[in-house]
Amino acid sequence: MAKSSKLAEPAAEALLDASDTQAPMDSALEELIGYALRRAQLKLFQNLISRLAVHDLRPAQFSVLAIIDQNPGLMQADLAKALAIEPPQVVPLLNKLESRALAVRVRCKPDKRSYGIFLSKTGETLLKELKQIATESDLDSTAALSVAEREELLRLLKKVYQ
Amino acid sequence: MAKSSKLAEPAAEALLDASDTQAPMDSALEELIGYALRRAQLKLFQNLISRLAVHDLRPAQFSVLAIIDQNPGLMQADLAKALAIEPPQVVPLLNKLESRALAVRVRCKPDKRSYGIFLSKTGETLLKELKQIATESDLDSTAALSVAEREELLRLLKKVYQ
DNA sequence: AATATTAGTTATGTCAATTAACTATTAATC
DNA sequence: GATTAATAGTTAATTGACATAACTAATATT
Repeated sequence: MAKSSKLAEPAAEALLDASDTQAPMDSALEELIGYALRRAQLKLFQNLISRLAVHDLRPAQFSVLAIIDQNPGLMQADLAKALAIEPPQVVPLLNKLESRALAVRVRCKPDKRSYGIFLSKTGETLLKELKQIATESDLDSTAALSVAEREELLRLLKKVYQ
Repeated sequence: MAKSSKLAEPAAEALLDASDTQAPMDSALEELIGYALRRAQLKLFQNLISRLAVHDLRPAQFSVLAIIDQNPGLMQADLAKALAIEPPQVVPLLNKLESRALAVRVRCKPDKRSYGIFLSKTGETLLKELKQIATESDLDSTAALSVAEREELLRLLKKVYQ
């Protein structure tokens, strides 16, 4: 399997400070898109993390809910693949969501080894709210951009990763 | 101290697969800049990681060299702040660079508790090469963009994080 | 029916990163 | 000017993410 670059939890690999400090400046890195991407991404991520924390959720859990919503009945292996994480990691993630009655595992009739995963009504409702929160977070973090610039940025980013 | 969102090592916090798989699609997340940023950032980061691996270096070490180069004689506390990591993490980082004779710690005359950190001649030479590598990596990862688009992307990203 | 494969889980080991505790030097206060 | 407080760097210990391997149950293969 590939080195697996998941879009999950922590975000380290020191490149440079994202927040405060008028401390040492780099400038060697300033012209690298990868560096700018990292700083911008960290900023948005931190904002989202703090907003989701109100609901005692992490970005990973939010994305799981979104994926289930978009793919109702999918199996855990699919989920692992979509998240680019290993199957064992899916277990505690789903356990948590299930314990909070946001998602359910339903035994498959044809293949009793696997589960179909679905959102509960509560999960669907919460997800709607989370989407709004995420959108607000996005706007807040990119407040320095005009609407047109925001659209252009999204377009360029998609072009890069697609 | 702030929650500290360093630009260091791992990059998890599952949002969605960046690489292969025509598996489950999200689309709920597709319009979020934060999501696009994450995927793009991960793509560029992976590329850089594999290129630096040739020199047995990680992005964090590269950025340390760049910061020292830009701020010769800085102290470890400054370095920690610039990297948005905790002082204890600086120690093994510098130990490694020093053992490879890329950087040196020099005791301060006025304050014998602290060190001034400098690049060695070898470190300076290597850094020049690393900058080229990072630039190539950048271009490679954003090959889908035109020159103008690349400049625009960098401009927008700076506007976001600055 | 015997064997191999697959879905999910549990268990184990590794490694990064934060926190706390320690050493030495310097600064502050009485 | 001696005692106390603060600072730079280090070491130690804890936590937590993540991967790998081992296990259980069910299905598929021969």
